[in-house]
Amino acid sequence: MGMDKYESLKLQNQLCFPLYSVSNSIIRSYKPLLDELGLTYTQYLAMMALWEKERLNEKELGECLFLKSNTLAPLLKKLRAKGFVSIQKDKKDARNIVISLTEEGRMLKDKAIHIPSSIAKTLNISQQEAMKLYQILHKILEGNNNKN
Amino acid sequence: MGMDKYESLKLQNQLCFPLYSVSNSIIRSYKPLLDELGLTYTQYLAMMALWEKERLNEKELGECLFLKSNTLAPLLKKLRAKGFVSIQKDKKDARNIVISLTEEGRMLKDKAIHIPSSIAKTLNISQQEAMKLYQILHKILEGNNNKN
DNA sequence: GACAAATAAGTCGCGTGCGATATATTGAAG
DNA sequence: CTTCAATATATCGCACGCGACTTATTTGTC
Repeated sequence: MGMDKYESLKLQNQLCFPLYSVSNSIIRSYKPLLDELGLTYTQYLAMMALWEKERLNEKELGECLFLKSNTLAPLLKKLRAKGFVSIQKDKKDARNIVISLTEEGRMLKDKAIHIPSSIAKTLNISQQEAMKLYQILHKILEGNNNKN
Repeated sequence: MGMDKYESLKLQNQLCFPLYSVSNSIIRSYKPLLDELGLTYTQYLAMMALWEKERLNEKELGECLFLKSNTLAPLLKKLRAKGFVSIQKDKKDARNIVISLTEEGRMLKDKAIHIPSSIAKTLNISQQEAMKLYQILHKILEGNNNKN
């Protein structure tokens, strides 16, 4: 039973594959909820960072979201086009930009407030499993961030 | 301590966000390994399915990978262009295509055999945690597939 | 047999992710 | 004061994912 040398290459023995599938699947289930706010999932993450901090530069936002300029720059342009953030040069250091919430962006927070519980319901796992999952994922994240 | 009504919208209270970040991060660490084989991560998943089954149609592959035609069709074209798979119409039912490994595609399996253990090392979690993670992810996947 | 419904695969457009590279600005060393 | 390395942001090109739609083929019904 399963003693061939290719065992480790079978789909059902992969760990990253279900991770990738679950991630895709959950982002898919966010979509109808986020459509009502006019946000994509990644834009929603950026807004969550701003709802907490109000003002960030791109590097700080990237550290929050584990994303870099090549993803964030176009994304921020779209958030600005939608009127949710404003972007200015930092006067202290003109290499930086200051990303801040507009009034409209700030108000979006109230329209989003029901989303986390809606998503939680679709997950079909116990509170304990959710906690354990959270722990393991953060352990992996910490391990990987040292390398980059 | 955290009694405001927006608590659930904080980044550090999200479960999907670390899932998404870890998935991105692991796929990133696959890249140098897969570059040597000339595959992307999703192409690697498709090859794993074929290394197990040898012959599949697009629908069956989609069920293995939780992906649909709009993702698979262009991906299969690329695998064919690289010479790893061949694609023919099914004579029994011309709506289907038959995806099968070429000799080159079959040989790629031996070049891939070291990849799973290389990735496992980068994860920095115990065998027990990996098992638990695997279980929880599959539980979520099963819950979500009923809906679609 | 004709024809509508179902099914499989393909196409289109958009928004990521990301490696590689370019540009602009600042800091540091001589 | 200059020049060169470091830093922050932006751009480019490619490959996904995926909702929406189209095309080709088969099946079921009369």
